[in-house]
Amino acid sequence: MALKPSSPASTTEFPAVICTVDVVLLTLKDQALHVVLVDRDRPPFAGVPALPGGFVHVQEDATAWHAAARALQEKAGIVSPYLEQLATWSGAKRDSRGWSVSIVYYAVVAFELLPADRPGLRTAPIDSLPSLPFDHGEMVATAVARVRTKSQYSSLPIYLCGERVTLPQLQAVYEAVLGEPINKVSFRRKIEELGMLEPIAGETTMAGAHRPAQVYQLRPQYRRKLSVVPRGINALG
Amino acid sequence: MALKPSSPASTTEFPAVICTVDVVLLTLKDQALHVVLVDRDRPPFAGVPALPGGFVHVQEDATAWHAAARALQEKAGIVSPYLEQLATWSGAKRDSRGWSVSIVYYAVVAFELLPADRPGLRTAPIDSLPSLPFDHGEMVATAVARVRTKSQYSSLPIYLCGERVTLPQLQAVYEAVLGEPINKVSFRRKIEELGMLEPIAGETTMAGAHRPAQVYQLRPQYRRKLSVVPRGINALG
DNA sequence: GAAATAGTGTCTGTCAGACATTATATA
DNA sequence: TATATAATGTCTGACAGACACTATTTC
Repeated sequence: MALKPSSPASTTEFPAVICTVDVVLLTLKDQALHVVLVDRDRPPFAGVPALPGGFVHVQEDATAWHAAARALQEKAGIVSPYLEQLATWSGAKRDSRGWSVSIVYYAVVAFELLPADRPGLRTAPIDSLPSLPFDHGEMVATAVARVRTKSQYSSLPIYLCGERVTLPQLQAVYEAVLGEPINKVSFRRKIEELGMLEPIAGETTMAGAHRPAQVYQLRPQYRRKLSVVPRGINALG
Repeated sequence: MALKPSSPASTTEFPAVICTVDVVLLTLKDQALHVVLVDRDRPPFAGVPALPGGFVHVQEDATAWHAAARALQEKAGIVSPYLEQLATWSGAKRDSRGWSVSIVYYAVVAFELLPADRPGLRTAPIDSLPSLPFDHGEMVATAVARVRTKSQYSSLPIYLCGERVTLPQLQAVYEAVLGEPINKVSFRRKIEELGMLEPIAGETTMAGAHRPAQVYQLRPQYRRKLSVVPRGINALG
């Protein structure tokens, strides 16, 4: 049990662990959840689409969260307003280079905020993912489950929308995330209870031969913080 | 961006990260949640009570979960039936020895399963914790919050009980964990719905001058798996 | 006015919690 | 029989979901 105090981890008795971060960045495209993938720029799996991520840079990153934010910026060109830790995958077998740890974060972002034509960047629908390297498939599945759970009782899906949104639009977003229809009256009651939106006075969409919808915007105090309700938007029990 | 393929992490461009695990082991003593602490056996903070944990041993531990289970066994002498990942703490500042990662697990265990008189092992009530080294205080707070949340809709608190339990006993455990009284009728409805317990035919406690309580045991299929209900034991909203 | 979607009023079934009642032990 | 706790029956208020109705636009 060596490792001298105040020295970096010895590579003799405790060989260095490979420490990386990965980000499951989810977005909504064609009314379906998609995950953002980037082509890996080095082996293993060079050129293969994978989650944006990379090594922790101990000189540069104050914490793994900062490493994840940096990876998201460098690999996908995105600064997400919401970036939260998901879980950590680790072990001897998951990476051919050695015993490795990946601290995984997830983010949700409006499709319009993604860079338009960035080489090597793509989105894949979560219902028909390509085979992903390492345990990235499992990470995506875990992130989707987390986002679905959180969406049942919080304002999380608002980050999938643009700055301004109508209630019918927002309901369609919730339904796409949760994967099932929501009662309109109940939905509006919950959004009211969440209290995160405010109507933009006088502003309505005129999107067809019917009554226009009121346009809302996110209240400033919820731009980076979720609002939650105790009993959930009961799309399912 | 060095790091040659299929070689261990270079210590030049990416200095080794210190990779540890910690375990927040919670138990119930005198009807109050306690956390298990062990005296640290080396610097920094040698001799100070802290969470059981230690370095990942890359030769020995298949994953961080296995490292946590091993730490729990070695430091606290416990094999917990429930050991789940909580979150990961990381950063340059949290450990004086360098940039470090701690993958934290939490476990809940009946007080009777703790070793009786193990030197350096103690429990501390979570309401009046001593000052803990590193960010262990934050880890305990996060674990307690997680256990409270999970207890609202799952059978998690059953792991705080012995093999055989009565419903009044179990209700007292839930109340201790959640920190507030629960309606008796609602509680029994939820336990029924969870379906994890079966009555032991004919077996009752005779603990005083009153009607005895039926003794139950955990159904085998829930010995290592939680049972959950959709809408929760509504102690709070 | 017809059509289409936005938005609201109201009823009902479900469920959590309150309260009351019955059951069973000891003293 | 008194007392204490276990266990259950029943009522009620809150709330989610269903349904119907009104509102407002274009054609």
